[in-house]
Amino acid sequence: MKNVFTFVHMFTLAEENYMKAIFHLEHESAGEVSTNAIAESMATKPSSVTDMIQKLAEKKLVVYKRYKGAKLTEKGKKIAANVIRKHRLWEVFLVEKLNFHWDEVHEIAEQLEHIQSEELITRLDKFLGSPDFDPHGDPIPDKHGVLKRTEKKLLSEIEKNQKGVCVGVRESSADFLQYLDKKKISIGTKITVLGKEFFDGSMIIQVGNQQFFISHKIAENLYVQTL
Amino acid sequence: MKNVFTFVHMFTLAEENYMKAIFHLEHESAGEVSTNAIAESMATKPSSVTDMIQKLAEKKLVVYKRYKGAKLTEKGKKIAANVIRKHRLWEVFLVEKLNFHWDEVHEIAEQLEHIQSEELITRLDKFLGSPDFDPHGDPIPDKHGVLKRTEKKLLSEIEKNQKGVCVGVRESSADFLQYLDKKKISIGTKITVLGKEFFDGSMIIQVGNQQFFISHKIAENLYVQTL
DNA sequence: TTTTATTTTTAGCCAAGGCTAAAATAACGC
DNA sequence: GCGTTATTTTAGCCTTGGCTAAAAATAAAA
Ligand SMILES: [Mn+2]
Ligand SMILES: [Mn+2]
Ligand SMILES: [Mn+2]
Ligand SMILES: [Mn+2]
Repeated sequence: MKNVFTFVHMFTLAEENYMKAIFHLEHESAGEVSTNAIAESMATKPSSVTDMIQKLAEKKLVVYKRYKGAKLTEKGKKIAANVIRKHRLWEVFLVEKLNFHWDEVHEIAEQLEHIQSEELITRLDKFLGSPDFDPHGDPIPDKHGVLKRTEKKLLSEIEKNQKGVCVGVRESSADFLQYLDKKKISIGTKITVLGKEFFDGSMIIQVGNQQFFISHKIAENLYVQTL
Repeated sequence: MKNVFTFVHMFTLAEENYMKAIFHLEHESAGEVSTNAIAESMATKPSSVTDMIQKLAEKKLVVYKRYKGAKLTEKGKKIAANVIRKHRLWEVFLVEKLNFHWDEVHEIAEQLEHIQSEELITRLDKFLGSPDFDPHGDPIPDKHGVLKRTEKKLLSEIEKNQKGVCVGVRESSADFLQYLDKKKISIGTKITVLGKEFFDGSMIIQVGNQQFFISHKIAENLYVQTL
């Protein structure tokens, strides 16, 4: 049901990116998001951030009190979730249909997520079989912006002799993803913790019939579901 | 062979759109393209056009002499052709894979044509089976920007009792395309000219087992290849 | 409770890409 | 050839979204 008379508010690329960044930061640690945190996550300057969140506040997309940081309104949250939905659906497309590797898709999806067309996303979603997760194991919000939360743990939180199946990555830099490839770890891979060093959090794990050492840095960037 | 050290010049959305518009206008009528023509085709003001073509001239993308209009350089031509290549490949994707109708895809392709990634287009092209034409019958430039020219005529140029097969549309407004649908005319449809009125250029044509009247306005917007 | 350090905001500047109004140039009609 | 008209350019202004430097507010230390 396409309604030509419904004026669909458009947002600029910059506005969408700010809302998305705030959305992610709110999920990392509850409460208001600081100006500095936004600036860092967007590789921009705090003064630029102040400027933009003031504009977003005027448009009722965030609530903002001077020196207190910003928080998305319901409307802002919906818009951000929709941008993330688009990002992740396009990532699925790039991997599943165009055979890109999971470490190559993020930059392209950063551009594709801003394409404006409800209908396009509806059809893309259908074409892809309405996937629930993107190639990095991140959940895809539904068309109302609702994210189903799954109970997943960081591999670093798992105890010796426990097993888990890899369900996602916390970081998705190409470097990290390529490391995982080299170790034959991908979404769905079963991992057993054979040993854990208290001093530095490093582990010995079993993947398939290989056993090897991983640092804490690796373990705290891999999400697993315990079995 | 991806070469990370080759700096790929990026152009802004506005620059790409100007080059594309000039490219199309050059093909409509040879020689320099006038400021006013560009302004009209882009729904902008002549003063804005002058501004931009001066910038494009500095970047050696067009040659420009005051009051003499603009003409793309080889480099400019290549960039424009590549944008058009992307536009038309995305239109094929939208119609062939997402089942959009041919009158719905242009606006979305206007956005998608600016996505920056060589690799993406290489893979998209392959995914689509390296099509030669877009859903409106327009040829898709190859990766070097070369357009294969086909000999096609406007239906209005065809004489009484000649037959032709529809190979494209000169206009692709939704209104016109929807008219063609209603008349069951699409790319590949065989059309026979049964009668032609000299006074106003209107025609009686046969399409399938239907015979009907069309105005000159219709006939001069349909490309056919005579049989 | 001061002093100091950190965070955040303000003020002022810049480039891109629009616009309008006015000036300059070219083209046309006689 | 000359005045009129149309086209094109310039000048000056605006908005968006950046930036730096300085000021203000808050937080941490002493
Ligand atoms: Mn991503
Ligand atoms: Mn992802
Ligand atoms: Mn088109
Ligand atoms: Mn087309």
